[in-house]
Amino acid sequence: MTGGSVAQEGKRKQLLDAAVRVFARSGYHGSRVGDIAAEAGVAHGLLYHYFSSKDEVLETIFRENFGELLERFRGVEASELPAAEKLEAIAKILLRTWRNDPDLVTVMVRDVARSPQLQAQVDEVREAFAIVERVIVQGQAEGAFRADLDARLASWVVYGGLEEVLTGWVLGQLPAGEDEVARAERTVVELAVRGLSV
Amino acid sequence: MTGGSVAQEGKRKQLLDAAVRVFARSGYHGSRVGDIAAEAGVAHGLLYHYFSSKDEVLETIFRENFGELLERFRGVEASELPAAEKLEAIAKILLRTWRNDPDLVTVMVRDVARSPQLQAQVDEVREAFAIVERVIVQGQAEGAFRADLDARLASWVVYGGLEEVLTGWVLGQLPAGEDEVARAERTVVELAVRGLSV
Amino acid sequence: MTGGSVAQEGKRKQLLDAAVRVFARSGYHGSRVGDIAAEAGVAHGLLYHYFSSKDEVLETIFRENFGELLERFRGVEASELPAAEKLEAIAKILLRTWRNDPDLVTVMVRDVARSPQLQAQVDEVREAFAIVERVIVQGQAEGAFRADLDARLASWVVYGGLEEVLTGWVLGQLPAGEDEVARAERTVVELAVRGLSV
Amino acid sequence: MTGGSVAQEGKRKQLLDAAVRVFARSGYHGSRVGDIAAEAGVAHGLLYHYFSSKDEVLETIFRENFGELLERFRGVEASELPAAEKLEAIAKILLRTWRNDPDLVTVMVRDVARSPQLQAQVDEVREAFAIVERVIVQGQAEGAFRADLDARLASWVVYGGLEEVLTGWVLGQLPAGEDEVARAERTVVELAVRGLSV
DNA sequence: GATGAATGAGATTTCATTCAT
DNA sequence: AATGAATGAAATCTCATTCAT
Repeated sequence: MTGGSVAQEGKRKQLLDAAVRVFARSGYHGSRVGDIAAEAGVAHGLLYHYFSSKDEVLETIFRENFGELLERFRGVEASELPAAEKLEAIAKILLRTWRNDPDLVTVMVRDVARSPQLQAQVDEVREAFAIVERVIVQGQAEGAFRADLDARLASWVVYGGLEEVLTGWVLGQLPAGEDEVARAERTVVELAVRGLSV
Repeated sequence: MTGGSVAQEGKRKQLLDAAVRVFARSGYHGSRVGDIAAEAGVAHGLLYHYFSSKDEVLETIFRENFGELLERFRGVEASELPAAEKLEAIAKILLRTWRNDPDLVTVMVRDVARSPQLQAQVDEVREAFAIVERVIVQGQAEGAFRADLDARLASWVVYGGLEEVLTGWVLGQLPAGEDEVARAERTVVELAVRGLSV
Repeated sequence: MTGGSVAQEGKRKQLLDAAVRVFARSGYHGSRVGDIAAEAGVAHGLLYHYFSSKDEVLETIFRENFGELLERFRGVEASELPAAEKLEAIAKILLRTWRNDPDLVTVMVRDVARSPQLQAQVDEVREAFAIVERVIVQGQAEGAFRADLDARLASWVVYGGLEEVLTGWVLGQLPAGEDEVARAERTVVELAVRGLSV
Repeated sequence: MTGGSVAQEGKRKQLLDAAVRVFARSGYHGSRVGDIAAEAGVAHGLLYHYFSSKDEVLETIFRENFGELLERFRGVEASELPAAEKLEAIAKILLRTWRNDPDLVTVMVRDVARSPQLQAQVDEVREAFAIVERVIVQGQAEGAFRADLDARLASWVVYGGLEEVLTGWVLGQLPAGEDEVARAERTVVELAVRGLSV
């Protein structure tokens, strides 16, 4: 017996979780491989058993977490909801999912989001933007959203608004309690939907 | 005789300008002090005559340039314009920095924003947000903007929308020609103002 | 199988021994970390696995070796010998370190003694002086040594005489063969004991 | 008119005095050329107008000060005094002269005395030792000092005793008031003379 | 004489990565 | 799988010295 499934994938998961905490605390460049291993309670050589480099750890964090988010975005897009409600659903997913794990949000916003290096990442983030864009186009086709606004650009503006709120929470500069999160959802959605509406 | 205006401005300016170009090209962590000096055409030791560390170079770039931006924001706030037009003016100032100095915007968006904890940065950016927030409050007082939206939160959303557009340009994922910049101004302003309006 | 005793003792010991040789040859400031590593036959990075800095290497050399000396001084103090013989024993211990490990003595005399402010050093050397002082006081109590001399001061003078002889050997300005060492013992002890005697 | 003699040699003297203070405070290797210039209140480039290197500054400090001391030792040696009194005179010169300038003593004892590099220095210090040695030989010839002790070795022991007392004062570990200095003179002389006496 | 900007060799230290055990 | 000693490329920073003004 080699233990249950937790032990099976144990060390790899421990390392990944530790990396999120360490990156959140010190930033990617400010974190050493040894810090991650120490936080995970293993020898640092072990990290190279599971990952080929420090870089791949960050990439893995991104891939395994952003992919899930993307899946849910796709679900929203595929649904029968009107555009405005799809936008609302997306906003809620983004703001709520990440509230579950502030450290992960910190890493995503600070370290991953603007690294132009990771190609897989760029592709996946691009897809998230594309979904928002298509929802806006849908709204324009339905006659609910103004057709004279560039949907592409609008998707960036909306996404940026969402991300900045997350950043505000991450930096501790916006109140991030339960109520505030609910209010933030309304505010962003109201702003976006009314801004886009005919 | 001390040569042309470049020499006039001095090596400090040359180093700062070179640093912006080098950071824009390779990122802060991907740039070596020697690269900056080489780009400036001076010995690397000279950098330490003017700055105490590589880090201080980045901080100086931020401080000297964001400070200027902030000055202009303050000018807008102090003007007699209605809130919507103030918002428009701020958006224009911010977005036009891109065409003005793309390298600088790249560094600001990619490197400064992710930098560990430049306290000066936090303070000054906070002030920029505060200006937007006060303009929104003014609009609410004038009855032009909806009073039921949290001005604080709204300011983050608006600012985030603007910053994300800059990011799109920096990452080469949004078209960034003259026309597109003009269109982006309109789009963001329309979205924000109509989103905020009664 | 892990090889002979050199390998047994480990790289840390190798580095420390190499440092003594290198410091003796070129002086602390004239030696580079890379020289020590090369002399030890390891990569220079390894030095930082065992010590936090070049400085700590010197401090460790001092601590681990002077500590041993001090132990032996304490043994002498604790013995039942009359004061004059204790002084003689201490002188022999100190002077014989030269033939035992000339490089070590060189480093101690030339580099440690001039080092900025190794606090450990100050404390331990102080203790060595204190032992000599207590032995003198004992001699005064026994009526063998003159009571009108300040024991504290006398301990410095005696210790200084010993150290200067070591310095003469280190600088190559006093002959340092087997015979000369034996003669030096007698000379210093004669001088000190007769000088102190009633 | 270019001012009086003080102004004439003004800056050079200022630099030398400043160097003594700075070296005393931080040690030779811990002091930067810029520190010396700052302490002297001049630009650091000026140091190179008067001295060819940082090293030459230290050498100059030694030469200009130790030479004076040596002159006085020579005077004592040339006098008609008996050996014991010559020894006493030398001890007084050493302990008193240096008490006039604690910083200078600090530098001499800590930075100069054990640098095997400066050849001029080695020669002059050697001469000082030689004087003490010849005085001891004289005492032996006069029948006052024991002939069975090695005069060379004895001179080092005596000189070392003196230097160590200076070191104790420099390090602040021996009380260094007016009275203590007088007592130290007696102690050292008593020890040495009685130790050497028949 | 005097200044201080400019130079650049050189040194310490860091840390991702490898690998023998 | 797991460890952590060992490696060594690479980077920042220091500072004595030079030199144009």
